[in-house]
Amino acid sequence: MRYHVETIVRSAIQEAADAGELALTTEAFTEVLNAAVERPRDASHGDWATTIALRLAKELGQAPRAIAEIIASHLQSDELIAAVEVAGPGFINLRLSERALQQMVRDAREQGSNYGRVAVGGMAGGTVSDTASGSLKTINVEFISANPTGPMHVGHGRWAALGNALCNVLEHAGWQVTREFYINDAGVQMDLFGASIVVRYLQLCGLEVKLADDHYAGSYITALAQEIFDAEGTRWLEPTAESDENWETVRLEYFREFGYQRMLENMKNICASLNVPFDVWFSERSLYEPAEPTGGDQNNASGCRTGLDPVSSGRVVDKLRLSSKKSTGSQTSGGGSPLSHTLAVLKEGGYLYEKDDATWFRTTDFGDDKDRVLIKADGSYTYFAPDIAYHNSKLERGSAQLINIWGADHHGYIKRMQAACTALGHEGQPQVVLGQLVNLFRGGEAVRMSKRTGEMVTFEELIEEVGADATKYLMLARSSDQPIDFDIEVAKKQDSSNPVYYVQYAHARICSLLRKAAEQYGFEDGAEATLLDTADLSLLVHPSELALARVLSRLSEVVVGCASDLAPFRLTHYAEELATAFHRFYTDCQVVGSDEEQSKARLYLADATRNVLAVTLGLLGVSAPQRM
RNA sequence: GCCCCCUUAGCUCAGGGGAUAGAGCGUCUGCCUCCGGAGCAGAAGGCCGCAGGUUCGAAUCCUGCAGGGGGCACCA
Repeated sequence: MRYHVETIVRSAIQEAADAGELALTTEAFTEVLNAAVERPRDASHGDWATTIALRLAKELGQAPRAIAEIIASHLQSDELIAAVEVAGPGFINLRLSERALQQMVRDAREQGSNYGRVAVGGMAGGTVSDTASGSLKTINVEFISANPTGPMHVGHGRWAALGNALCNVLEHAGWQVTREFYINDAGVQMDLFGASIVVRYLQLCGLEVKLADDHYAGSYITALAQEIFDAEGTRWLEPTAESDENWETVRLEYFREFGYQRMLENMKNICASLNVPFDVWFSERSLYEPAEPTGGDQNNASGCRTGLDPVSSGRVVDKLRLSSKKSTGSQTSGGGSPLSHTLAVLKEGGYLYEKDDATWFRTTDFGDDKDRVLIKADGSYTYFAPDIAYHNSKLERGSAQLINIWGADHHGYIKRMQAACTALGHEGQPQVVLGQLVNLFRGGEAVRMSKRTGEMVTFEELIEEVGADATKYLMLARSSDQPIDFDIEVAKKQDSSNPVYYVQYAHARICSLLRKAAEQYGFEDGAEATLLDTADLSLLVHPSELALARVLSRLSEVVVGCASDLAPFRLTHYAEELATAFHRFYTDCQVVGSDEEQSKARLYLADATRNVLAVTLGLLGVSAPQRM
């Protein structure tokens, strides 16, 4: 519709120019080509407005209002446009005809779950060129990526809600999206995690041992130790006759892998229960392992994590760390792994150098503040090295565009990651959505969160107390670069102070209305849809009906806006506007019980609204209940 | 010291260069013999942090300053 209106405006200007009423210079003509219509902030100004007359005024040396009048005089002849007005200093306001609005209601119902879908890939972040080549439409969104050394915290919950909604929106805007979770299962934190469980286990066995400062102190660690203790008793307390001299390492690996699997399962379960699906769970460890010789696309969903034998894979990592430690000068280890491959590419490009026994990446070539270490003096990798290989993997798997959702505390990491991607030939990747933190409150009091002592409210506890829909919605309802003060007591309230219920209520109310109508008119199964198909939408002329139709028609614009700005939170505003428009309509217009034709038309409008609410809530990842 | 984000109604926040700056909550006033009152209508409430600049036009873009938050590892 926007495009249609813009076309009308442009051709009106062309007509005026042809008639000699406007003397378009070349520059002015460029303005005209870019002439856009926008939504007036004040709805009483019409459905669309253009400021082209204001923009042309200087170039043409005429008063903007006069120009507007000339253009407007050529704007009368379209059946979708009901009125053209020149207002203020030179705005041209366009009002859609009732017929145009009624047609939008029809689209909103007939297109079902595809309503608002945009065929061409909307421009994500505005950095993807508009050249609509098919290869540009694949996009990889990595989010959450919590360490498997502890439960998901509430910040991860925000990324879960945000990432999922963003993916949904991008898909609706025409992108082919890969949803990806990066599992940091290969760093030293994994050993610390394992060692922490060992300590707790030994304590359960009655030994007087203490956690080290860099150990994990959360109560979940004790729970994991307890689980092992319950299942295996004191078996891991001391070496047995069969144990070799490495038995402590074996124990560490066993405990580490046990905890790892539990934590991963936990995260997968939470995501599944929240309806936050992932296409790929990508294991950092796979970056150290020889690449699959079968050139087949490394589908990590099956190949990387699942079915992996914990202990043996842990050993692979340890071996690699060892071999890398011994290697002198050469930074390649575990030949043929994605990591060594990536490092080789960087080395070939001349981006690496040795200093103080470490291997450095000259990220300053690409605007970073300082160069970064990839391989430490002790031979082990920094976190950065495998992360580069990981991003390379995402690119090599065919994503033209990468989006990472990171916590605000990672912002210093963006430049070096982008430097790495540039060195690998993908300038401008990844795009990073930095999410600000979530502060928990309970009745106005800050909830103390200490990672050190492990005192924290996990995301799982939060959704259990508040509910998944309310939690997700409230996490989404704020721009991602705005910190959230999340008050548990406020979020729990199931009343009008909670926007999620306001929106869901509108949906449930419509469902109730449709049930009522079915009862009233004695619809058989499916007959309702058929009956509504014959509704005469030209009966929809009440201001509240038309206002609702206008809101329905805006979904695709909102989708495009959310996708291009990577800001799905705008959908929550739209959802609330839509609910408001419906409630207003419902109050003003009797739906069931009025004249039968009138009733049908209004039921049609209600059903169209129900559909758009369901689509919108679906994009947000929030349920659309039939009753509440 | 350097980098990123923020500063708009009592509170929480929308406002991607345009018209009289908006919404929710809270406060006050109305609206159910009738489809779900988890609703609707109305009122009160603002030097858009401060100061310059760009522009026909700035809450919006640029610069500086102040205040708040986060970050600046051979950690992950």
